[in-house]
Amino acid sequence: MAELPKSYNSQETEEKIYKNWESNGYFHAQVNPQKTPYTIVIPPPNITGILHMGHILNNTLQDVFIRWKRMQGFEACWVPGTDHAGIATQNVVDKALRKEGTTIRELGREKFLERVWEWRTQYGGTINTQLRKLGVSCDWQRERFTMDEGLSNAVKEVFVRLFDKGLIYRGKYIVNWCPREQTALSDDEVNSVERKGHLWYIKYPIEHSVESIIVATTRPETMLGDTAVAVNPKDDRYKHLIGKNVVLPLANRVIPIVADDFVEPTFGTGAVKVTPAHDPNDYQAGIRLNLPQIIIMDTSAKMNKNVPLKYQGLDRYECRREVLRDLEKENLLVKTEDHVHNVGHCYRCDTVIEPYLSDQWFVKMKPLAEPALKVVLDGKIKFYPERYTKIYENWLTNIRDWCISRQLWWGHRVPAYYAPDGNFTAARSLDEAYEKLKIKSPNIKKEDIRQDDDVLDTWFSSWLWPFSVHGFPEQTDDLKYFYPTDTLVTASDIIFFWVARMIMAGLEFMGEVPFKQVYFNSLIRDGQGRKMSKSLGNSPDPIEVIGTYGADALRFTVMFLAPEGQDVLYENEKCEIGRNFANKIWNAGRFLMMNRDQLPIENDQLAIVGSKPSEDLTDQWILSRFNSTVKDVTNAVENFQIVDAVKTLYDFLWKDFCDWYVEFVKIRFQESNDVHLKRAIINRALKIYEETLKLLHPFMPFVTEEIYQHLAERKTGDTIMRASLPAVDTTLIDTEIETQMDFLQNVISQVRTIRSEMNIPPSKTIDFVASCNDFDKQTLLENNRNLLQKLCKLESISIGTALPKPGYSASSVVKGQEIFVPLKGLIDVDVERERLQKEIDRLEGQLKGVMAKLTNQSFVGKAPADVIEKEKSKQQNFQQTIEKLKINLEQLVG
RNA sequence: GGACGUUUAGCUCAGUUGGUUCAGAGCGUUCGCCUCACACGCGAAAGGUCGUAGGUUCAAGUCCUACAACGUCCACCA
Repeated sequence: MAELPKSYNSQETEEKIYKNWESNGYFHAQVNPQKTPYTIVIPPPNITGILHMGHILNNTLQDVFIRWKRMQGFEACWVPGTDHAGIATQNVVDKALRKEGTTIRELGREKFLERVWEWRTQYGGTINTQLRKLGVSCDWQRERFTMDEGLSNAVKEVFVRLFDKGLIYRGKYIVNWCPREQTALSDDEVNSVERKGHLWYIKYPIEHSVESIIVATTRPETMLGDTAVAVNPKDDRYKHLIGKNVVLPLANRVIPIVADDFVEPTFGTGAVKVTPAHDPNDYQAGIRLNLPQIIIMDTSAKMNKNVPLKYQGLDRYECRREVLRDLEKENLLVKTEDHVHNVGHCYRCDTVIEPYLSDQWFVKMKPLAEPALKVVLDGKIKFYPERYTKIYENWLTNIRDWCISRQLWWGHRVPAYYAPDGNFTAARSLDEAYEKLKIKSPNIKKEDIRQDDDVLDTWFSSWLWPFSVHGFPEQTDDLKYFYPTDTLVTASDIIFFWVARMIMAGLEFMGEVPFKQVYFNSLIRDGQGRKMSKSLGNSPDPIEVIGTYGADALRFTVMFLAPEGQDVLYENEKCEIGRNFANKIWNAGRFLMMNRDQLPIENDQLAIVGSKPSEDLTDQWILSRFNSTVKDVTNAVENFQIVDAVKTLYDFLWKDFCDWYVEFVKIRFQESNDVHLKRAIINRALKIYEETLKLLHPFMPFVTEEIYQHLAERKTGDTIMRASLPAVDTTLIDTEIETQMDFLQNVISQVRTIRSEMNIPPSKTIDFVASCNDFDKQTLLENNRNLLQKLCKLESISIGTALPKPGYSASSVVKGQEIFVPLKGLIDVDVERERLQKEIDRLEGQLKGVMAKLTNQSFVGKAPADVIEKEKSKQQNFQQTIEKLKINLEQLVG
């Protein structure tokens, strides 16, 4: 086989490999009664979205789980798709239209929707093309879109069901209104920004009295819509005024003074003007106190006919100036204070949000929330990290009704129908609406029925995602087989908007939880911990990163950096971790294959290994380490501890396998003249290597596949992504072997340290003396002279019991065994003295701690016997080692 | 204001039920090496009173309490 290039080239391999996987249908899952399904539904990215770093970790993790389960023999199904993203998409197209000199309204609903669909066809798939570059093994044949026909049917179906059940109602509500976009916004579409404003103190005269009451407000123009003044019932200053009326200045209306707990006596004057139609708090108070609601602005935030004539038609801010001027004239403006407060802004156009009273559709959430809370508290759905359970509980127990209507055109049109007489109903179709409305309005004509103009909140389709993608409301085979799904991987910021609602919908419409585990992945921030944002320009383009470092490198790096439940501080350069690792793996394989391929061709290839267990210590050791690794990685993945899994693999491959085992193999291979032995050595190494690649594959799919294909002649369809994960053989995990190896490695490291500290040139060979007091350790050294000799560059080796210390030698004590490196003429006595003294000091410190315990009567009296024993043996070891080091220090020169 | 989280080496983080040489890793830094897989590499070193103050315990990085700093979410005082 041809020799591999010197370093792994991700660009040359990734696309080729992905195409092969996808075109052969390896990602496709189907109903298979022989297998257990494992399902993930992707958090559908917006069609307006382009791939950003946030998607990377999220989708990498899903891919890890899917590939892992697939290699475990599950029917692994990962359903991809996109979200129609109401406002975002409408805005994008709106912008395009404006460039062309037209507007949404000019175009009209139908034409506009055509345009959006066109746009979607052209650009809506961008993100999925990009996702493929990450190597995700989504079942692209199952790709769904929240507005496609099936999902739209699901939306209608649940709307009607909820309506018929009385869980959807129409009502007035204060919504976040953007006067520029002309639509309601959900709370998450509002950015709260701290702004410097003013607090104005306004005098309201009491009716039939010379007294007055002063209120403080940040929005004086809304006084024109006041319908009460509220004070705290416990506030002695105002108790006598409760029940009286004030004459509202400028508007000259008489409004009552009322009492309510929501008033904070310490803020402002302790008296609040109440504007139920233009403030969410006042709205709530207004409901409690049964106050009228006066809407004083139109949808563009211009004052309407409910205010005195002189203010009508003014913009809210113009009106504010006028109102203040007029109040001043009438001597009713008592004072003005600077005041910093939070103001809601539209996340699209940054216009200040106007709380606006309007007709909206709502879902009653309480009946849905209760079962949804129960399944999480009962552990039927588990959250990782677990602490999100509390956050979830908190939200669900204080849940408020869900405003589901949006004044947009792009989205699922509200399937509600109105009769001319005002009756309305919800229906899956006009015909159904007609049948339903006929009952209440017998004289109705079908053509007079009007469908609601609004569309539904985008989340109203997303919350059905786990089952709508599989054909709901039809009871399809897919739905029966793949639902409930297994693991949901998402960011924690949509726990309420999406996760909680999916749980509710799953229970309500399927009678079954939508998934069993929710894994909340970390948020990606920049190197300074700031959020990634376009305006900061700190959001790297993942496609560029993949081009530079490779998809595996990016995947590995974000997993490697992502602490559980914490944010990831990411910068592009960190991808070197992943790239270097991929390259390391590549070269280990390259080296092993090079050695194998120089041997005469035989048919046994990999078969020979496994037939007979190796008696070689290094083989036994690496098998032990390998099986530990399989065990640990498996545990970590099953418990969603991905960083641990990734680090375990990294350490095993780099340290155990490359730094030590491959070095051992080199030596053994070079020493041997027996072709069969050589083949056995190299094939054993390759076998472990190949199995490790499989274990690593879910994390780094491309490089592992590429090497796998080079490792042997593969038949069509023999691909690593369809291989089985290595099974752990715990009988091969051998602590005795590992202890022996640990000793050997320590000895080698000590000699290397001496070389380094004494500035021995790497090319120079040195002598080595080991004076042992432990027969097993002595034998161990004897048996591995070859390794010592090569790895420490030794000229001569003498191993024995109680050997004398050669003059002018550097020394060290490893597990009670003394090692000497005679360095006459080379030794720097001062350096060696310092080195030994430092070690003595360190050990004496440790000894002191041990002695303190052992002389402490309460420790000896109360600690368990085995702990005391351990301390005693530590004491002995420390003392003996210190003693040896001290002697060596004294005899340094002699 | 409420809830949650974090605080360990210059940086980013591990440290599972308190007790194995427990004070660790990677990056960065320093020193030496292009050693026939890999300089995207190899070998070695320096570097920390584990946020602060108490407490529990024979024993605390680990458990409890308070405080501080930072972060996130929720609710937001008009």
